[in-house]
Amino acid sequence: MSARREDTRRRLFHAAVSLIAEQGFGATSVDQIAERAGVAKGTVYYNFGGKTELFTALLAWGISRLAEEMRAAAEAAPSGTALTEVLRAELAFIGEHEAFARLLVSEAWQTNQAWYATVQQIRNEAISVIGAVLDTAARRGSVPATLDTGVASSALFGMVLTVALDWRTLQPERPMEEIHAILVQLAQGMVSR
Amino acid sequence: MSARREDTRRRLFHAAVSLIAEQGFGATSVDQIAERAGVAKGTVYYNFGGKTELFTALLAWGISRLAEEMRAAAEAAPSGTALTEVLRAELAFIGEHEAFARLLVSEAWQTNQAWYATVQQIRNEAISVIGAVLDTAARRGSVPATLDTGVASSALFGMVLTVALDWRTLQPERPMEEIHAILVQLAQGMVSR
DNA sequence: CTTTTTGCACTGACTAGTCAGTTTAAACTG
DNA sequence: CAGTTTAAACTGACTAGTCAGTGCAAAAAG
Repeated sequence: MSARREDTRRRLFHAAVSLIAEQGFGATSVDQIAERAGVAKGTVYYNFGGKTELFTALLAWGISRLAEEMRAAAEAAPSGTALTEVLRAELAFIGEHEAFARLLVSEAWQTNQAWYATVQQIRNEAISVIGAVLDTAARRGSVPATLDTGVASSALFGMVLTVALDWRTLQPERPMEEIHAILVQLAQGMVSR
Repeated sequence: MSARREDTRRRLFHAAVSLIAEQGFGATSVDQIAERAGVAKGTVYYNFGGKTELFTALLAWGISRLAEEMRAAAEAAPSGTALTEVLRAELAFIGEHEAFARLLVSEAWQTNQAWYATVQQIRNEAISVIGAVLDTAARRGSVPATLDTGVASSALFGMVLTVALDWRTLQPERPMEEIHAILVQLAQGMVSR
């Protein structure tokens, strides 16, 4: 894999992510992707084989990034701050990869897609990182043992996703730390005994 | 508007909602919608004028329903239970109109659509119902005055949406009241002083 | 009561255009 | 030179939207 080719693939990724975030997968054409990437149409097929394969590669890239960053944040966090840091990692990822987050939300709930299972896998990996943090906290007694941590982690994940996209859409000038502080305030109340 | 025509329009609505929830707007063709509704293609154009107009009419129907049901729940609730009842109304709406909820999520975050403003309006109407409940509670002192109720209401809305779709997708056999109880438990902690 | 007319609702073949994907020969890059 | 990219033409399947024509029930005319 030459540096030149890697650069081309990165440009195609970026063009595809932004276009699909704007229009959805079905409404985005290969011609549009190639044009925005500043590349000939044939290059898409040379590098990825086709539109679906490009999108699948895109999702795979996103999977590894979001879940890994959340997991790394949980592991690096001082005891007792794991939840705070995981939520920060999710918020930061969405802030940095806004178009990818929009794309993920748009395609995540469409049930008949070829990549439906793949998208569910991303969500589940990310949610299970939150779930593991909550379970650890429950064993320490800092979270009520009666709490359904499965539902709670899905709730926390969705809360951050919604707030993050509203932040980028409606108030992009607010600093991330401000939004993070509010989320932590809400989350602490949600799960603290 | 004859009864026959009303029935046709209802069948077209239902077909369009389910197909767009499965595939997205851009990937859904008018031929598919007509076929699933058991109607000729021309009937779509006779009744709605076009694909976009059909979708816009669909969204308008959804707007009035979700926001109105949440507002009605807030107004009918005994003092102190408004938040609980509003969250129940949102959860129940999604449970009853699952396909519409999926469609809403899928199209809500695509920035370049003709109906982007319309979808944002739905979200804002629904979220502002929660915001009004929180503001009232803040004046009564049952919610910390320092809480950013704008962000908090967006967080609550997104939390319910995420949990509701996970519920319908992964554990549809669980009774709604069980999910509602968990959401109320989480929400109470989030906003109670 | 029968026949004719009216107009709403619907039909489906048709048009003009777009799309994903292929092929080619030539050009560039390291 | 091998690997990568380009530009352009092409195919066949599919798409949004159109329109002349059909079915049908209720009203009007005879």
